[in-house]
Amino acid sequence: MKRSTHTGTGTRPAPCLEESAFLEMSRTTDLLSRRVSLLLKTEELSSTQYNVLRILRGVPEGLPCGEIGSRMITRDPDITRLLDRLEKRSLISRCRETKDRRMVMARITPEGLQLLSQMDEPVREAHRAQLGHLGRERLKALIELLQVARSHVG
Amino acid sequence: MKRSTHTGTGTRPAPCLEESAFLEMSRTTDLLSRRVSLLLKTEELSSTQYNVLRILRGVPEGLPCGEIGSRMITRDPDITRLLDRLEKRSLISRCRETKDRRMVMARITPEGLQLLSQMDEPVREAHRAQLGHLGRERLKALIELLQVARSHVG
DNA sequence: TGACAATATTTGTTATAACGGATATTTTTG
DNA sequence: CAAAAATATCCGTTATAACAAATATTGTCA
Repeated sequence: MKRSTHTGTGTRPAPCLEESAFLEMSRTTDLLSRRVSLLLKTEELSSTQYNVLRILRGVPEGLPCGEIGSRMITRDPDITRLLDRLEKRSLISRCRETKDRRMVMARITPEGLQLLSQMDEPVREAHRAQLGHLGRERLKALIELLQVARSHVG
Repeated sequence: MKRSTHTGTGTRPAPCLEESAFLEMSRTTDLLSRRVSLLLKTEELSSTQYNVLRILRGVPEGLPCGEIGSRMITRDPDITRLLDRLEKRSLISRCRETKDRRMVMARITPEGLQLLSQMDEPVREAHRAQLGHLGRERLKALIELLQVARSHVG
């Protein structure tokens, strides 16, 4: 005998596709991330730090700290300390904006760029090794589904 | 004109679908997790703790600590402390196995079960609100793609 | 000008993940 | 029985995320 749902409303099937999708996504992301984390550890970078560096690589003219914070949904004081650590290692630099002197722009340095580019191939190779078996079509389908999923959330 | 790959081998296109898939997955998981995290914070649970409780709910007869550790890819001493915290709150209990007295079985307690079941609806509701717009077909497609992705990795 | 808003910082706290090393306790095995 | 392996624990360390509160500094606006 099947277990009943015990919630009388009864329109949806028991296990809830949305929840399954979330769980699958979490598990898969977690599994795939481990390998990247190993690469990061080699360079003594946390994944948050790596994330910031990649964001900044995309915006060579720099970003104000608050903008970085809102992209990562992290509070200002925490961003400050995060940038402190990166600046101490000369991976980013900060300088006060002349137009609005309240703002401090963070830029990736040549060292930072070099570190990133040196990791690009290994990281990419890890992803290929882990996901390559899916093939072009399924990868494209997956990417699109994820984009659609996210587009209706934030 | 297309961008060239600058790596002579030339079979794959420049931006690397595998990496894009990973990035999309990370971003989406991250975004969706935030909402669940808010619910967890209400109950003062870390997501790791929540994870353990859900694992244990799936195995009411209990699991040896090492088994939990290997499922979460966490080292034994860290599992011990994690379980300590949960036991202190009476959400799990531990007892030494009689057959092989080296092993300690961790079980979820009635309190733990109650806490989980009290969170089930809100968590599920959060996922429905965030992913429901995809609809049955796309959710099923997404789930299957993720399963396939993971099945060839570990 | 003076009140207020915006931006970043400093400081302090807490919880935890992650790692290393050492120590019981028990089982297995030679 | 003695040595080795398996299991979990204890202890200590470090880095960091997350949160709170206070403090410049600068810009905006009435």
